Amino acid sequence: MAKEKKAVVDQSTEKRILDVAKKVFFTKGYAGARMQDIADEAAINKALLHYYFRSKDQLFEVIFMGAFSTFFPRIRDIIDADKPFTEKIDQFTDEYISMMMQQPFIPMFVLNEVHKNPERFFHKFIPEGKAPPIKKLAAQIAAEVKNGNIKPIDPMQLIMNLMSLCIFPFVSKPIFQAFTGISDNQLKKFMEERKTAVAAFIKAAIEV
Amino acid sequence: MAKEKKAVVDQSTEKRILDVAKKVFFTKGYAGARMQDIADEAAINKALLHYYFRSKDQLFEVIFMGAFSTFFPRIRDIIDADKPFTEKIDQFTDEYISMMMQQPFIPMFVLNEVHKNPERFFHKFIPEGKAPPIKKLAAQIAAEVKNGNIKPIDPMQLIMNLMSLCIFPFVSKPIFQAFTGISDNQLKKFMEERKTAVAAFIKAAIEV
DNA sequence: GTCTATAGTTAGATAGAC
DNA sequence: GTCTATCTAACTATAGAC
Repeated sequence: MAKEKKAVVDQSTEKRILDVAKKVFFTKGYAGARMQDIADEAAINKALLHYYFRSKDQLFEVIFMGAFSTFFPRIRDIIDADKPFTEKIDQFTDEYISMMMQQPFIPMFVLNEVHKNPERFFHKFIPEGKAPPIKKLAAQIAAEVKNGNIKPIDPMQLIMNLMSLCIFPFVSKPIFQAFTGISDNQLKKFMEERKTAVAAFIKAAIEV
Repeated sequence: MAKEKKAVVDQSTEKRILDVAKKVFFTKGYAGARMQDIADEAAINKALLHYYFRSKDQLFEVIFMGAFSTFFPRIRDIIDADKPFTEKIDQFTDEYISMMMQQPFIPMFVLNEVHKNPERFFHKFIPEGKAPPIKKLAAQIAAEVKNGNIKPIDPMQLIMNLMSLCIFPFVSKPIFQAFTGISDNQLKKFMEERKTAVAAFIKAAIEV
């Protein structure tokens, strides 16, 4: 019960480690990250890192779980909401792109780490029912197609399109900038416009 | 001039190394790949690896260049062709998705390695004019908008949409399968359908 | 909680025999 | 060209003092 002997002014050591670890893992990935780098940037030594998190694996686990939760946050809420699909598109693109603009490293980090180690991901999330209710969303799309609200389309293809249009720009950022030569500021504006541009694009494609 | 003393039946050692290195780098990335793994799978020892390629960096360089060339192959040809944009969409989606179905590891590999080390990429490709002529394509789109062939849209947003819809499914593959539970065979069918589905989706979104 | 010092392992790379 | 043996450096992790 008697905790925090440190001044409250600066972050606790644990919080500082987590912040730095996030930064290092996000930019270098699990395989490229070094405990020494994390210790250095947190202004401590490696021993203390292990004192707090035992191993690189366990520290990574904490960071990955956090990133994953951020990457698939309110999706469930949006999907579960009682709204027509076109309204969900607006909400989804806006919220999702906003989130990634604030944490632009998360998409590549999560996608890449899952890609490199699918088993860990599979066993961890699927059994616990943490997967977003994609089939429920597909059912709603199918229903709206049937009712003539939107053009005939394979629901899964449409969902994949929605995800692709929102997420891919953040994954391809460096190549896009290299090819087009646009600055960070221009890219920010581009992403800002994209919040509504993606929604408009999708709605134009499926409107009857 | 007097080369290949080996039987022609089996691959040359160099070719075998390259094949194995491609596989290892593609699945584990630069940081996660081990020279020992490559040597083992190629049934040689590390010394011979260095005899052929001097260093891990140089071996990686060869693999990366090859992957990158495959990732941005005939884009230039398609863009340069004298066709209306809608026809280019058909050709692009079909050819591009076909290529990635044959080499599904390439998108994540290239995107991730560039993401982790943008400088190397920047300095290598941009000055040499190897970047696809994206601005030329944007100009064509702008012209077709002006002529009333397609709906008003920011050309760069449209190009980003096209790339996103083609590439992202290959980057998100493991998560998509985990969430939906679809099999490899079903996914293959999904991608096959996607060749035309993406083109149809885009054309529906921009048709006047 | 935090440190120094170091153990134990593995990585990339080279020397030198064949 | 191919191997064994080895070097050196870097990595994760732990022991033990304070």
